[in-house]
Amino acid sequence: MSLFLSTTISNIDKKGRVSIPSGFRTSLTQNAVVLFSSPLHGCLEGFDSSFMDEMSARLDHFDLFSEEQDDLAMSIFGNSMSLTLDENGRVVLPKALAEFANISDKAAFVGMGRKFQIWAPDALEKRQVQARKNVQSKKLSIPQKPPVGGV
Amino acid sequence: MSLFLSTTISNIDKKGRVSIPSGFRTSLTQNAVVLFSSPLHGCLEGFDSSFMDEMSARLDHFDLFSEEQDDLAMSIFGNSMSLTLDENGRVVLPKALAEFANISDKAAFVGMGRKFQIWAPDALEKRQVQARKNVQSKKLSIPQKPPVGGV
DNA sequence: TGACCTCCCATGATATCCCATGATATCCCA
DNA sequence: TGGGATATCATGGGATATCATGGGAGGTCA
Repeated sequence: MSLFLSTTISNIDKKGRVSIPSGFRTSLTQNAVVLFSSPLHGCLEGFDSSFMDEMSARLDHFDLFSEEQDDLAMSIFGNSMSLTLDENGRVVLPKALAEFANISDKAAFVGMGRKFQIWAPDALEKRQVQARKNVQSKKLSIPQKPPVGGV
Repeated sequence: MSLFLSTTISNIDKKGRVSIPSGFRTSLTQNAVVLFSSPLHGCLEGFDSSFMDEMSARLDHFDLFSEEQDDLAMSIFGNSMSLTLDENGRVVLPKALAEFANISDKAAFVGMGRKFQIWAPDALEKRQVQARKNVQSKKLSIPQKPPVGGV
């Protein structure tokens, strides 16, 4: 599986369409991308649709009517949308999502490995400064093996 | 199998008909949907009809004459109705179900992966806040491997 | 026979598909 | 390695299909 890498700023036309960076498209399997509003930041999170299938499969291990299953499924799937790319590699960005991320005419795509984020360009700049600061002050590093437990 | 995603609010006309969101229709195999009142909340649960078979299989894990099996089977299968979509993708929402969920003129459809829920719009907003809060406070996450014991 | 319900058609709004264009990047061969 | 040929990309916009919604006609049941 190829990863989402690098940062690209893409314009949004008056029909609300935005080009997915060509480098990202090769990581999208079914010519579709799943977006949802980030629970942590004022940005959007993007995944390949296969990632959602995997998420659903994992959720199946909860009792169908347990509270945990209900809380998680609603938070994750209720806020996400599957968008199909047109033949030029664009998607129409739904208004609700654009507003959430405060995106109007330009959108910044940031590759983050298995996922990517979409930001309003000015908000991204601030976030990048903060992220770098956090990495230095907290001496964050990448663990050698995946931690047990969760996503 | 495609998943139920995102949240849509749909109007109910004076004949009691409601449009199933077009994105949901592609996940419905036989132009029909199964609805029943939720055992957890004041909302309706919606499934593709093929999923009901699986639900039945899961219930078989309970002792056939246990109280739990009896309670669940009655509340699920006893209250569920299979509705056929008309050629415009609508169903007539049975009065009993609409009343149970306190739905009058508008219905909010929430995708939850393999199932979806239908809420009165104002009730859904409260529920979404609660769900998000639960996910954070209980530190819920999706297990990487199936936990022991779940149905 | 009246109330209700299901099937069917109409309509406006919107989203999707499809083609065109110029700019940029990549390729290929001398 | 230079420079022209070719492919890919981002962007625009018109034609077309799809969607949500309304309402009529005929059938059905009490």
